Amino acid sequence: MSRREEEAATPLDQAARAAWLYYVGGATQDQIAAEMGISRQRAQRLVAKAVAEGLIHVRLDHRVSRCMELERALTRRYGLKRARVALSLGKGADPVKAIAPVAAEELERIFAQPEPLVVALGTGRTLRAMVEEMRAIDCPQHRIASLNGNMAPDGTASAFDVIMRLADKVRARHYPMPLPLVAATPEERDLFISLPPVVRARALAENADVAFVGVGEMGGEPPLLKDGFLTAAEIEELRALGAVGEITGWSYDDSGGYLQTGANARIAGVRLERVAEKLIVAIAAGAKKRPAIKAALKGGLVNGLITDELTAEALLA
Amino acid sequence: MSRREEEAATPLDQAARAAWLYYVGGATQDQIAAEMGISRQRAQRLVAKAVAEGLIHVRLDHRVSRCMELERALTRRYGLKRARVALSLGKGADPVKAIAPVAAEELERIFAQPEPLVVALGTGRTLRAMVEEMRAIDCPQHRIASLNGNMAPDGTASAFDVIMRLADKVRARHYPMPLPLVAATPEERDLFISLPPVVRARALAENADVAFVGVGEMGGEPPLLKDGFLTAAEIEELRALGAVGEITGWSYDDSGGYLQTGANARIAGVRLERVAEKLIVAIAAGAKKRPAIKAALKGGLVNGLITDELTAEALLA
DNA sequence: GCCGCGTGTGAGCAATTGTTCGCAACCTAA
DNA sequence: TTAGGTTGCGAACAATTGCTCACACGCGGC
Repeated sequence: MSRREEEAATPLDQAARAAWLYYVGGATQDQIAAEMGISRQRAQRLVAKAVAEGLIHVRLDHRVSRCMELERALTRRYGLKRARVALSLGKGADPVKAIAPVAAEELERIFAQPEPLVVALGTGRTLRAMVEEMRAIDCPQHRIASLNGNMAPDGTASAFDVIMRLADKVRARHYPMPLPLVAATPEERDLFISLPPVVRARALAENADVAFVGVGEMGGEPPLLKDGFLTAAEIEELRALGAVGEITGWSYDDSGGYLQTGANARIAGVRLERVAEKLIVAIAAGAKKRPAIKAALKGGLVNGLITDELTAEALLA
Repeated sequence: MSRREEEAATPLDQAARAAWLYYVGGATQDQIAAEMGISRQRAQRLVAKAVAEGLIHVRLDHRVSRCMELERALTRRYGLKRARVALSLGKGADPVKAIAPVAAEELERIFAQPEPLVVALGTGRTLRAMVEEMRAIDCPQHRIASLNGNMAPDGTASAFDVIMRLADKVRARHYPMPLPLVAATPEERDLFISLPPVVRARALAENADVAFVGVGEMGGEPPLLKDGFLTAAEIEELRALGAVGEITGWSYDDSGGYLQTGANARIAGVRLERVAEKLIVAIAAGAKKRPAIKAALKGGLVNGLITDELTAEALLA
């Protein structure tokens, strides 16, 4: 059946075809090999490649009752507008894998709204994973705003660019923020945020209808340190000032109050203030992030949460 | 790790959890068994069950260039507004499996539109499979209309009820048509369609912005016969009158013109007339349906098509 | 021109998965 | 109460898959 001489198209095309036959058609790799006129191993490699490239998305269409209970409990306990709890993947696994598909679902839900919305996003691994899981839909009615820049001190843009990827998927207008996350000095920060394009971008983000943010922890190896935005000494200083977590770079203490000093004087991004008519959703899970999430909920820094079962249980304990 | 005594919840919950660990977490069945405190076989059965129950949806996020070529060619050749070509699953396989996910994607695209639309749907196996593949999204702005009733002559509602399932998934208002597909006599038909609720439902369907319909073939074992709407003799009569296919029950000939006689005098559903500002999408594939699809395209009965590679190639040959 | 070096390939093997079978528990009807 | 049927379970086995390894091919540097 090698009626496909023209098949050489692109390697990804081949991978897609193999994965299609495998997942949708339920064929074995032997059958795929026969159908496509290649060896069994090649078929296996193509399928693996399609998965690795993120061509294949698997979704679970069932709300497990245990998770729904936890969602209700979180909503009540912390007065949330919206809570989603994903099934955990076991104690050792990376919780990002579990919450990303659920977060993607929520994001899709928001983008499916008919009324034009301004959706603001932070940065970070978790948000990046969420966008990666999202399905492409055309939503020209909405706009996407950045809550913060993602340039590292060395000028490189972080690999965790959320907004461009999202804009690609939904084809909405987007407003990136060409800014470092943390400026070198408070003066530099003031200079940055007085630049006209930044002023406009910040204004849009501040007035967003919905915001999705990650939560950074201060214990262990904080994202701010790992990604080179702050030095170990600066993190130490924040810890000494009582910081337990950080949202879009802004550190806050145990009771969810933003710190007045330390690195916060140099954060160039937008600080989200809880406003009743906004929806501000934190997307975070994992034992390390628990104190940070709890403080953010207690202090009312967010009014939405997407997390996993284990974290939800801990937050309610 | 059996911290889940309450797990007994529902059997589907268990299946969902197992499938989640398997597909999203990438765990082996042994690990799932350990995590959930069950035997390896049980884990395997739960995963299989989740798949069988349609809890797991797999989607391919990549437009294969070969299919895009075919889409362009179909669009040009038949003057379509919209064409989608799914990768085929091989000559033997059921083409419905291949086109359902792609059709679901198109349906989601339509429902993601912000402007309120009236979406009309026909009935049948293919449409049913499409809706089954669709992801749930809230779209209260749209309305869903039936193009035809789906009651069999014996009064039972067919199992292929599309509209209820769809309304469930998108939470839009829907207007079913409590009507047989084919009435016993022309007089009965006239009586049916003069009933006030039917008049309203038909008016809505006739003015729909978008319609999705299946295409029934006349050769082999036509759906109309298989599902008991018509007898073998009636089909034979239609064939003798030149019928090659049928859309929402209405038979048409080789050049895509609706028949004036035969069973057409007793069809109670709406007959779609091509109107420039409407989008009427046929969802059909397979060698048996090819003449029916071709005639519908030639006659301009539809201006959109979702099919598979093999059928697309044949339609262009 | 020849030599590494990286990339891609198929063979073979180990791990994983799916299916069949016999057994036991449970329900149902005499 | 008991026979008959149904359901669910785990063991064992067969099929499928994923991984490792050795090798071939193409390409740039010497």
